[in-house]
Amino acid sequence: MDVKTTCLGVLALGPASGYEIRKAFEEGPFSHFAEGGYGSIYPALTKLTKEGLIDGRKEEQAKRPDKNIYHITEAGRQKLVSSLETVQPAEDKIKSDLLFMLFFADFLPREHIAAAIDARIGWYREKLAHMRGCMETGAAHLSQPVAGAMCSGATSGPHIVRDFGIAVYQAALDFLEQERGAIVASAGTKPMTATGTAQDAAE
Amino acid sequence: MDVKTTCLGVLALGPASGYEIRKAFEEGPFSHFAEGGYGSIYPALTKLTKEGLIDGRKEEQAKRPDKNIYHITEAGRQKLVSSLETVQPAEDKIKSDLLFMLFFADFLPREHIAAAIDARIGWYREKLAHMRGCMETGAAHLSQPVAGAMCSGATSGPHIVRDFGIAVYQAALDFLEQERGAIVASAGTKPMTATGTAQDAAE
DNA sequence: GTCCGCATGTAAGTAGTTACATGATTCA
DNA sequence: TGAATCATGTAACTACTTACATGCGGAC
Repeated sequence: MDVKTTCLGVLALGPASGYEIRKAFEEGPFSHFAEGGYGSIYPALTKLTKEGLIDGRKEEQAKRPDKNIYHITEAGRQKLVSSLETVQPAEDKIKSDLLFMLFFADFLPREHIAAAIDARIGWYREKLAHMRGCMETGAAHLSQPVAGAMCSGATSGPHIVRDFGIAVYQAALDFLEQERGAIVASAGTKPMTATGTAQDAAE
Repeated sequence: MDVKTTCLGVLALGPASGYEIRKAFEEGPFSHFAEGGYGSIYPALTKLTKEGLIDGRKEEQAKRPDKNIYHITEAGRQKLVSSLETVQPAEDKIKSDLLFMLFFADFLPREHIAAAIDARIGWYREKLAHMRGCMETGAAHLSQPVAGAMCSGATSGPHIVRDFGIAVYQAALDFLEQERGAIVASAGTKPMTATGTAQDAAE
C-alpha cells in the first residue's frame, strides 16, 4: 500500500499532524503493515491536500513548534474506500532477506547462519511479546477525543490485524526454533569458493 | 533484497540468460522471495557485468533468438557471500494490503469483505497445493548439468525455504478460515460516510 | 552541556515498474 | 490466423530512501 493511502487511513481515524502519522507507523497496529519516513509522509500530505482529499489547519502550541493538523475530507473517505476495494489477492508473497540467506545456507559459514537464526528468533520473540502485551486500538497516537470515540473497543479491525500478525509470526518462530538444529548442521558444508561448487564443476 | 543480488543468487547456481532468470523468479523456490520483470533484470545484468561480478557470453541457437548466457565470477561469489552476511534481523514486517483492508473492515460493505477473504483463502490454498506438490530444488530452470550437480537433493536451502513458506502460509490460511465468520459479522457495521463515524463526531 | 523529543520540510539519489519496440517459431 | 513462447532491451515514469537544514525545550 502506498504512503498516500496509508496516510489517508490514519487520518480516517481522526485528525493528525505529519509527525503523529509517523508515530502511528512506528507504534500501534499500523506498524504491522505501514511504513514511511518524513521524506515520504510530508510530500504525500502535500499531494493529498492538492487533491482535496485532506485539508490542513495550523495549530499554535505553547513551548512547542506549530503543528499542521490534517483532517480527512468526504472526498478523502470515498477515495480510501475505493482504494480498499481494489485490493488484489496476489502480492502477499513472503519477501524475506533471511529466507534468501537461508537458501544459500550450505555455502555460508556455520557460525554466521547460527547467529542470524538466533538473532531472528530473538526478534520474533520480542515482537510477539510486544504484540501480546499491548491492546491498543490504532488511535493511541491521536490526541483528539474523536479518535477514541471511533476506535474504542467496538471496532474489530485493529484486533484482527493484531491477531493475524501474532499467528503468522508465531508460525515463523516455531519453524525457526524447530529447524534451527538441522539448518545449522548442514550450513557451511559447501563453501562457495572452495572445491565442489558449481564454479569448479563448470571449469 | 535488490534485483542485482537476487540475479547473482540465481547465477551462483549455474549460468543463465536474463530470460531464464525471469523464469526462476516466477517458478521454483526463488519465487517465494524474489521478484522482478525484464525492466529490472536486464539493467541489473548490465551493471553486474560492468562491476565484474558476472560475465556474458553470446550463444547462438537454431530457430530461437540468440541468448546472452551469464556466468558468475569469483568476485561475484564473494560479493554474494558478503551481501548475505549483512542481512539484518529487522525488516521482515508483514506488509499486507489485505491486512490494511481488514483494519477498516467495519467501515466497508460486508459483501466486499467476504469476497476479499474468500479470494485470499483460495489464493493461499492454491499456493500451498503448488508448494507441497513440487519438490524442485531451485535450479529447475537451468539447462546446464552443473546446476543439477550442485542442487540435487544434497543442498538443504531450497527445502528450508519451501517448508518455511508452507508453515507461514498455512498459519495465515488457518487464521482466515477460523476468523472469517467473525470478521464478516462485524463488517459494514460502521459505514464511513454515514452516521456514527469520526466525520460526524468531529462536526 | 549534550543529547533526546518535538516539529516541518526539501533535495538528491536509488530502485523499481510499466509501456514500448522488435521479431521468429510453434501450437491450437 | 491468432495467440503464446522465446528472447533482449530502452525510455519514461513512479515511488521511496537518505541526507540535509533548522530550531526550541526539557531531561540527565
